[in-house]
Amino acid sequence: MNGVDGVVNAGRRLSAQTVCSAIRDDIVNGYFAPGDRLAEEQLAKRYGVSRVPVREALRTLESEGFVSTRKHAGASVAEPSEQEAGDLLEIRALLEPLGVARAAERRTEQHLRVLRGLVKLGQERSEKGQFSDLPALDGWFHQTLARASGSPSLAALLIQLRQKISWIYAVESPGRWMAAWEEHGAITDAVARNDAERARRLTTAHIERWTAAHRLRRVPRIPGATERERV
Amino acid sequence: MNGVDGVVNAGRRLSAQTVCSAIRDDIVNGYFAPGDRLAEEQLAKRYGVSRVPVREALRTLESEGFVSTRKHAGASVAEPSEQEAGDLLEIRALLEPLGVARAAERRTEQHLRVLRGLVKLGQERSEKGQFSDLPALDGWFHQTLARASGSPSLAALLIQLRQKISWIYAVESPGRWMAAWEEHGAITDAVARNDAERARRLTTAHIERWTAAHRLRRVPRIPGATERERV
DNA sequence: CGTCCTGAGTTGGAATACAGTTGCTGTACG
DNA sequence: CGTACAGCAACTGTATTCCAACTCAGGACG
Repeated sequence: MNGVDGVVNAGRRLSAQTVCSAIRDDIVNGYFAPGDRLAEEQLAKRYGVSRVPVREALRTLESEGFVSTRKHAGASVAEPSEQEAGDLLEIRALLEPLGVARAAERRTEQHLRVLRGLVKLGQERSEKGQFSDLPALDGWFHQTLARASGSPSLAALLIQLRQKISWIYAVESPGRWMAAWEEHGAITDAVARNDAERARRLTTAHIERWTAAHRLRRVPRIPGATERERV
Repeated sequence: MNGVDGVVNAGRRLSAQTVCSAIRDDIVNGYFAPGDRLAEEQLAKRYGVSRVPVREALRTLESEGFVSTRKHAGASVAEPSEQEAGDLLEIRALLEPLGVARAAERRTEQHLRVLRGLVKLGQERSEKGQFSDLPALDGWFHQTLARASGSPSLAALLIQLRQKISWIYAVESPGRWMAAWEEHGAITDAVARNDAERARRLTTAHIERWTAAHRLRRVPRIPGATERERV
């Protein structure tokens, strides 16, 4: 988190929504560390907009749980406790199977095509050991699956959960990727056959094994510990 | 949804957060009907603030799912489909037991005191047939329970879910209230004894029976039907 | 009857101004 | 040397004004 500009206006005018995604990405990717202060003016400069869209973006991010604010003290990147991080995994373990079951009942042919394409890509890449693209592919797969559930609110929840989890946790064993894409294939097949129950069971198992390969990215800060300096 | 002012500045300056809650309440209580247009200027007048805080409030409400917006076409009250409404009930049925289980493990004595007080009040009121206060008491009870879970994000999710459900659904039988407060008492006892498993089971049963007494407040609009006039 | 165009009205954003808070800093005092 | 407090700078929260971009409804036109 150095000084001033970085991503500034890459041509067209950036909207509040764009700024929101940009800040979120900068948080998830670690450019802004948990606890970092997010001054409005500073963000405005960084993204080349005025304070208005920045403030709107911060409100959204606050309600999503990525930043926390105190009156007149501004916004800062949230610092999820270890407890809370664990709960996120449990919430996902409950909701993802529901979402997939709904997707099995409501998916369109279009969703199916995208899912199959992603599975094919993912299996290829994981067989060839090209691990770098896999996190993104995994994200798209589950995102598509979530949207296929037909409930905007459920989909939004799942996507948000997943983002937060990938922010807090790192995936351990690259060896899991191949198994994961096998499972993705099986889930897609069940969804294609409208077999909600099978899809649900497969997803529960998938998430369970997947979760075991997660590890916290950082040690949560102990309230009394020495605060390290930030610029 | 009549003309202009209504709730205007009741004394002190209203902040964006206050405006947000005010609009949400006006939506949940039916002052703004699903599909109603929410013009910024109009809202600004109604709550006695400028457009800036109104816009921030609308962003928050959008991310919460109470309003939907389209670029340059403004915000309007969301119109959840019947499908989505059903999914909300299912999501709650999954998350509420988890929240209560966590509450059983993490609740403080203070939480416990509040819960016991609310149970006592609720049981009194429901025995005497004073049904008018019961919805609010029920809301507080579950809200306190959610906060006792120790996870801000889980608590926020539960509270938001509950609000949305009470917006979309009406509770049918007033006869359920007495049974409900019996169940609330049992849940509180389990939470007090740190018995997470029992608390979870009791909550699952509670939610299940409770859900059966729900009914949609309005018939979701059929996309092709004749649009009724507004304003 | 359908299509295109136009204009009023609203939103999205910028720039500016200002009051109220926060939180740091430096200083006086124990 | 440590602490408490006053003062100050920085920032937030809101208001206000202005403008471009866009939507939408209604009328002109083919």
